[in-house]
Amino acid sequence: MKPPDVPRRIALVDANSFFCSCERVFRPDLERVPLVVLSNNDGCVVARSAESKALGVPMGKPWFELREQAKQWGLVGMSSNYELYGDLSRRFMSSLGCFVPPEDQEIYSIDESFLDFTHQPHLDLTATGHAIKQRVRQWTGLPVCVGFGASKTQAKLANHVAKKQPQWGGVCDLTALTEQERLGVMKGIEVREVWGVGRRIAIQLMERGVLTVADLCACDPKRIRERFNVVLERTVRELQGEACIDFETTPPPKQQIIASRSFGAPLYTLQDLAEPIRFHMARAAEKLRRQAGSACAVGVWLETNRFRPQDVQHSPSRTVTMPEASDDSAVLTAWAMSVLKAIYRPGHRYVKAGVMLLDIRERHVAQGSLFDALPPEQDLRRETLMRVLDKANGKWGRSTMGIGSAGIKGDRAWTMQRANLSPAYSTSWRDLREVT
DNA sequence: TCTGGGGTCCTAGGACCC
DNA sequence: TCTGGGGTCCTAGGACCC
Repeated sequence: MKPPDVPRRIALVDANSFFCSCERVFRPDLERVPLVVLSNNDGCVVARSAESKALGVPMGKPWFELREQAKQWGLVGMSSNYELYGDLSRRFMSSLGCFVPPEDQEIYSIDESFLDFTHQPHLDLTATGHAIKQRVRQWTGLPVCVGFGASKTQAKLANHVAKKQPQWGGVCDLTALTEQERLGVMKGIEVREVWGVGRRIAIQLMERGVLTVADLCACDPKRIRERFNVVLERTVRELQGEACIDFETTPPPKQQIIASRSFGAPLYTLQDLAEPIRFHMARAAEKLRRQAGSACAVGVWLETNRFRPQDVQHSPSRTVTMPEASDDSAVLTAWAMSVLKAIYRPGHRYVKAGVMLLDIRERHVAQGSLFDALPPEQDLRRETLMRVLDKANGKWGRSTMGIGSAGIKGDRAWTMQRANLSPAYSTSWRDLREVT
């Protein structure tokens, strides 16, 4: 443990336009082309390259509203390819592992990682930042920016500066600045850019005359707690250089697991809806077993299309608590089916469905019910079955094996539209690039 | 015709108990 | 007819994040 008066030196490394950059790694011809990556079903824009941002393409814009413009602009819209992004993310994260020991790296999201350099006090952070940039580029092909600060919130802010202000060359170290210089930087940034300040809070702050990051940093944390909440108080303290948000080296197990998707085409009947629900539950149960968890409650929901005023809207949802915790796909699916039957109403045009696993415990800790359903040897057989299931699906792809008719790979009316999907360059032998 | 998916934390308010 | 005060647990909803 370090004494509390040692200032922290925290880095945030963040890939630029991550999904777009991933597409470009294997498609250099897309370099300098305005590019966007679309959500599932090619629904709306979830990532934009610098060129498409310059064209004014907003985040979240539905692709069908852009398609005509796109032709004129030469804007390319790729379907999202999460296998590819996930794989490049793993490579990105492991190349960062060269700079700090494992206990000083926190993988924060698919394209961001915090690194703690507090235990390397003699390192020149700006030089380290450039080394990180170079190594990640060389090892993965991804462009990144690096920000350093005395807290996670400062590191986030520094990263924002490194990205938006070219004079920093992609690396910004706020810890190397004097108090005055730091405030100067903060004065130039709007308060809504701060990590933890969302749309709602930003409006309320601006109404009170807190317009820039420097304004927020100058606030009294106690007053902020009175007028807003403890979360914003923590943000202010972090901006002032007090590290309040802990480092999380190993991700905590999930408290809830969700699996949901919009359908490729609307569904109407109970029979049709059963298929995606089984499919989603298979994915959710797999995630549950991967973290050695056991769920006590199961939730299911359906949605009609809220953008169609001519439709009668019906978006039911329900959660049931099971008599005993389970990680068994068959058991969880059976419960999901009974919930589905209970909430389904005929005559609606459903466009999306999802399942939830809630009240998750560690598996061996989970309480059995008073009257255990299965004798121990049968329990063991179930476990073996689930292990085989996960292994087969891991090896040959999702839904190679499933419970009942979770849908066999191939023709399903409800599966995603992905018109412009890139190959699985790095995770499938079939799609491996050839160099001739 | 076509509008994403998956999480966390905090708070307020109701139910219930002593 | 009067109807205290404090505590816990749970849930729904809001706000935020990527």
